[in-house]
Amino acid sequence: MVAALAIPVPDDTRARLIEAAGLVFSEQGYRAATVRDICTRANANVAAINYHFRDKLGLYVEVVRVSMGTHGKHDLGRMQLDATPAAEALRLLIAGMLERALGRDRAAWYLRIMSHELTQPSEAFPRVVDEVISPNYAILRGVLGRLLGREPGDEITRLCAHSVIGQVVHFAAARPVINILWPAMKMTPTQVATIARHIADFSLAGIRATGRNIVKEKSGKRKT
Amino acid sequence: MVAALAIPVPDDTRARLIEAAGLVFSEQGYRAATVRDICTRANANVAAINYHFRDKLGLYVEVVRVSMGTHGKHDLGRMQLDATPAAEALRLLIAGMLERALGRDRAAWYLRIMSHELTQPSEAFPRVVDEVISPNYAILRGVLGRLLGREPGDEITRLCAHSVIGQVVHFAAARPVINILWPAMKMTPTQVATIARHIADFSLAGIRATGRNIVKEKSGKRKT
DNA sequence: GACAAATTCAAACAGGTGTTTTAATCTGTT
DNA sequence: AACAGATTAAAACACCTGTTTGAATTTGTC
Repeated sequence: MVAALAIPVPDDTRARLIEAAGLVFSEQGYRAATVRDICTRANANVAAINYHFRDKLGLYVEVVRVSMGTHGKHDLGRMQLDATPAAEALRLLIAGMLERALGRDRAAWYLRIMSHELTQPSEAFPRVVDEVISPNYAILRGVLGRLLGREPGDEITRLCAHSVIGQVVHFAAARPVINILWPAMKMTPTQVATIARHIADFSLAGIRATGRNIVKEKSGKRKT
Repeated sequence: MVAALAIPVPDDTRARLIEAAGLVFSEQGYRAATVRDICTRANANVAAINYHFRDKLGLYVEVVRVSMGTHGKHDLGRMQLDATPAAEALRLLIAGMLERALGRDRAAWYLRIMSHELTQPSEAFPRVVDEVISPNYAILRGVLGRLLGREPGDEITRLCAHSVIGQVVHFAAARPVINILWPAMKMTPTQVATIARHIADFSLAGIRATGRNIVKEKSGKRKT
């Protein structure tokens, strides 16, 4: 048991840098993260970033690339969602996103990095949107479209998509304030599962009601 | 018409600094904002911040104080929500928060600053939570508790509260990415009203369904 | 107008940032 | 063992950050 451990402590500098950078970037965002902090955690010299990734931005886009899996394949695409009923597919999507976002491994990086890009776009923003956010947004709209009996590009579908995303991102990104407002919520695995089920139940009801209201609108006026 | 204009261009430096700082802080957050940027926009010298507010943090807490109204009174408290039906109260809350968050005046500052504090807590974080976030969270839980027939501190009530907050914050804070993913959404006043109505409809259905499911849980098991 | 206080200004300060340089060290090959 | 290339290391660089200094200017008051 002298050889290298599986993942936690890679022995080559480049891998250690990506590992440390993923942690720091996902915690603090691109701008707030410092190369010195990353290098200290990676047990590497500051110049190593320049040598292996040209500059801080190069390291960042590499982390983003790695965090969404090999060769840009986004994990959510792997589930064969079209084969499962739309409601169940939505549950899987929500649970998957939330577990990933609240976990501690590489899979947790990309959703946290995304949530930082939402409020603090970095120089890599267009690329992150194109390669990560946009395809997942399309998948979610596809499932919601099936639930609503509407096109993925429809206004109602998009509104519901953002309602779902907003909930997931909020529980994933607002942990500091949730810890204060709601001390009992420790984000244990069972609590995360509870949250995922809540978001799914809450959203499914909202989606069905939204669909019904729209239909009703065509015949009679809604009140208020 | 030579005298001072009402609000946009206050003639004393202190007021101009607060005005510019509110804009910059709400756009970029506490950390990313720079005092030189603020002073340039305010047509003031950098030393003015030290003179009028001790330091950057002093200016920030002053902006937070001003943005939540005179003497720490939060605007949402002014509505007499207890007198109106819970569902209508929720609609008012959501529409109020969203319009404030997406507007351009002082009222827009505090929700945007809040959303930055959620992901990037500043040194003023505990104070912002205590004086701004916590009371509004309590008001929202009160309304939701009435809707659910549950205590404001109940787990279900809290989950629903975060579902509502998540949606509002997302639409308010994620504008850059929404602009790319959904170019047709220009956040015009009518579109903002549409969003507010959607969040309210979506959430009310989710809340009612959540309440029903919980009641059902007491007799029979829910599936999955 | 003269004085004192309040306010503004340009300049510099100390510290942190990403980046680059240059030499030292390691690694694999002959 | 000796060499060439890859990798690491310490130090310095240029820039930006928040903050402070001390003099200049404005403002209010007698």
